[in-house]
Amino acid sequence: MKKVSPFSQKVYQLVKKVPRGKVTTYKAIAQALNTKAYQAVGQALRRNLLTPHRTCSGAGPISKVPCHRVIKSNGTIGGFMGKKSGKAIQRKINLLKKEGVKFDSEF
DNA sequence: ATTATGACTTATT
DNA sequence: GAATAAGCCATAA
Repeated sequence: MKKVSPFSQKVYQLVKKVPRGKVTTYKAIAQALNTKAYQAVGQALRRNLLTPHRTCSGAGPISKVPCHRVIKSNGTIGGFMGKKSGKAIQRKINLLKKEGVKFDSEF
């Protein structure tokens, strides 16, 4: 089995725990972990999602991590896909957000 | 141990 | 509201 950083594991658990139709923010996750490593949270996601050689939703232990549900505290998507592909996710999140997604830490 | 990076946040301009 | 700077934390090399 692969050995991953403890931080990432927790992040995965939290993100996985996010119910459908809801979005979480890096800040919320960090606070849930009792830390302030907002960036470390995103970092863990990026690294671990790239480790199995797959962007969000693909394969591996974090395949169940709806990274697209993890957004910035500002309500923006972030930059996990705004590179070349991932427009689907961007549009999805954008719509979802516009629809009226509730923030797990706010509402 | 130290440096460098980053899917972040907040404050300031 | 957009752009810029600095800050903070964890991981990788």
